[in-house]
Amino acid sequence: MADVARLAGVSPMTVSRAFKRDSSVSESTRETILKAADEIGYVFDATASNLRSQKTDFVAVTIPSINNANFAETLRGLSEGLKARGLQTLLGYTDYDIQEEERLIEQLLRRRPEAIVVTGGRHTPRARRMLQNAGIPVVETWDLPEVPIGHVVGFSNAQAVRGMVDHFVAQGLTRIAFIGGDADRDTRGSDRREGFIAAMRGHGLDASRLIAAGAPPISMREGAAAMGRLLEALPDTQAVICVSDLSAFGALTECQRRGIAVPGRIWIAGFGDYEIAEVAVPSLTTINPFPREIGTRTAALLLEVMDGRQDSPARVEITPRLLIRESSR
Amino acid sequence: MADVARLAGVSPMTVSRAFKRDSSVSESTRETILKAADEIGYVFDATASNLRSQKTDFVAVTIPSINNANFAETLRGLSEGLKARGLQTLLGYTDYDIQEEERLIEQLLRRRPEAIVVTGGRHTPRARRMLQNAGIPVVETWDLPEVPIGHVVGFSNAQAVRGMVDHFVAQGLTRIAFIGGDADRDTRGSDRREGFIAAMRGHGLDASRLIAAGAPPISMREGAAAMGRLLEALPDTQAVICVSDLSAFGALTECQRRGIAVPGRIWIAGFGDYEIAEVAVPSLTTINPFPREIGTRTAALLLEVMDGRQDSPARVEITPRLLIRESSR
DNA sequence: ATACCTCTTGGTATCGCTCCCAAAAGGCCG
DNA sequence: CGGCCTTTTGGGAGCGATACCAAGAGGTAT
Repeated sequence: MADVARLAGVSPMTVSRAFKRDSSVSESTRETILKAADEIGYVFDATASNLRSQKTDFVAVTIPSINNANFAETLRGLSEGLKARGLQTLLGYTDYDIQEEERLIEQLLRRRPEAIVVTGGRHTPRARRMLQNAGIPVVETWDLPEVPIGHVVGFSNAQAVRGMVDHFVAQGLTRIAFIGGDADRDTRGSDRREGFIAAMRGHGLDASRLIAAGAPPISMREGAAAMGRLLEALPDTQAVICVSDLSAFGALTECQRRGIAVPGRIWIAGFGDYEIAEVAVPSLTTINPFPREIGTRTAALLLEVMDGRQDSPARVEITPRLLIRESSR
Repeated sequence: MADVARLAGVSPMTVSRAFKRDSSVSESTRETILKAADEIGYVFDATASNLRSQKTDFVAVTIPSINNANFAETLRGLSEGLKARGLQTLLGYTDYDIQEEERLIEQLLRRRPEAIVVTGGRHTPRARRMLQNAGIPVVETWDLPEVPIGHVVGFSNAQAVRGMVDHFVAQGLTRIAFIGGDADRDTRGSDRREGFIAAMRGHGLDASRLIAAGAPPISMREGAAAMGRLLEALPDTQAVICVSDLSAFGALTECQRRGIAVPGRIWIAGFGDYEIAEVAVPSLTTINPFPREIGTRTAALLLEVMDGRQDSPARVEITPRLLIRESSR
């Protein structure tokens, strides 16, 4: 910066100002400075700037996976909302693992974000403590944790699945199965399974048709394999609710390979309203959790909180929508 | 850090060392310090550390989209390879837009990464200049640019599609179409289209059956719509090569909805070997570009270069594999 | 012509950590 | 017990930007 100042014939302080948006530098001076900077290939050093100003202008975000259309939509809504205020997004992914999440959160907090958004409401004790003590706004998304750390923008996975069960039961089906991952690695996935069990019991139905398909998130292939096992173990099953559209599609293909009619012989539903649910033949009944809206609402909430508004809601609840498609009618 | 030092009864310098891996602090002192730090909720400040040491221990990576299984695999291979050496990955996505890429590269370089990995070989002139002048290793991936900036780990999209055309022609097909995006936003996509045209001409065949399906990356829905238009405009088409497996799957579903046999009446192929290509019924002929390997090879190359090895290859070429599946036999 | 205001520019100290150098502490030997 | 080595600890300066304060330049009103 000193070099640029020398070349432009001004003080370093003025160069510093020229690189900020709304600072008091005459337009001609700014142009001279930016040209000089470009000439010697100067690149602004955000590290030093952040240290001195104690501001970083970015928000840390953790998502379980970088290969998921739903989380991508949430991130898009979030980062667009933040960009409008000059805030950047610093992204990390946890691989659906709360141990990995703990490591990631620590790394992110070391960079002193202005706020942090995490996906999910279950964390290691140390991660919770770090978030609580960080002294910045915290938003948990895609969930409605019972004891939130800070703010929440999410929905009830269990309740959404209940709506799906109700739909099947209303159609007169009783032998309904659930395909999901094993273990509780993906907490949203296990919440959905719990919701399934509770809803079935609420209807006085057998809730034991549970197929564990592997480590979450389960893939199309795993969905197909699980459907194969289900068809062999419990051939009288009438309907299957899958933890995600991807596994539901896998289940559908397994039926197709075996010549089993969907719908007709078996009904299938997924979760997430991924593109494939609409495009598949037959199209898949699913639940749209409005991932984009989770992102935009989170961004709006964060901007409010960072502006110091005291009356911001602690909890924003999104209502997922059940989409009945060809695979269940 | 001074507070931690006071509480632990040591100097700040010793606290600093306790937070590093291989520094000379006695194990007992380190424990005392870490306990003290935990007690007062101290979080290490990476900003100050980076500034003073002029090291950041992270590598910047740009990918076109955070919702793509192929790029996710490359990123996974890359970040695992780097993690082994204590390097973190700082991720940004460009939305397939080289203007956005330019902005992103500038933001990333401001944080002083130790190296930068970009997806693709086409950039704005200013982005090229910034990369050249950054004074750090640069790797372009997923492409084989004619004039690379630094190192390259990629493959020829055009040549890969040529192999696909050869396969169809060898089966006696001549009326072959290509479904892709419009414009050159996604350079890998347009390279594939160019490869298709060149290969068809090389066989003396008509290369004009080109369907533009919208802004890249094109979706399943857009693939389906494009197939609809193709079937109406050029009903005698025998085979369709799609720019990606997702659009190929969309095209397949459109045929299924219209009762057109795949294969039989029409052959379909995609690109990328996404999971859906294997699971779909019929499974889709596609090309596996070994995205994971692109990532691991990039990581290995970077570690070599950062160790100061002079004999590292400037260019690592990956050979994609053609996978003949049910949709074309 | 002077007072007064706004707009633009400059100088100094400092953000929190670590490099570099120096020195104390501990261990081993004759 | 002193000498010599290795291991562990401490002190001062500085990384590259900006907050804060101060002052010069230019314009307007009286």
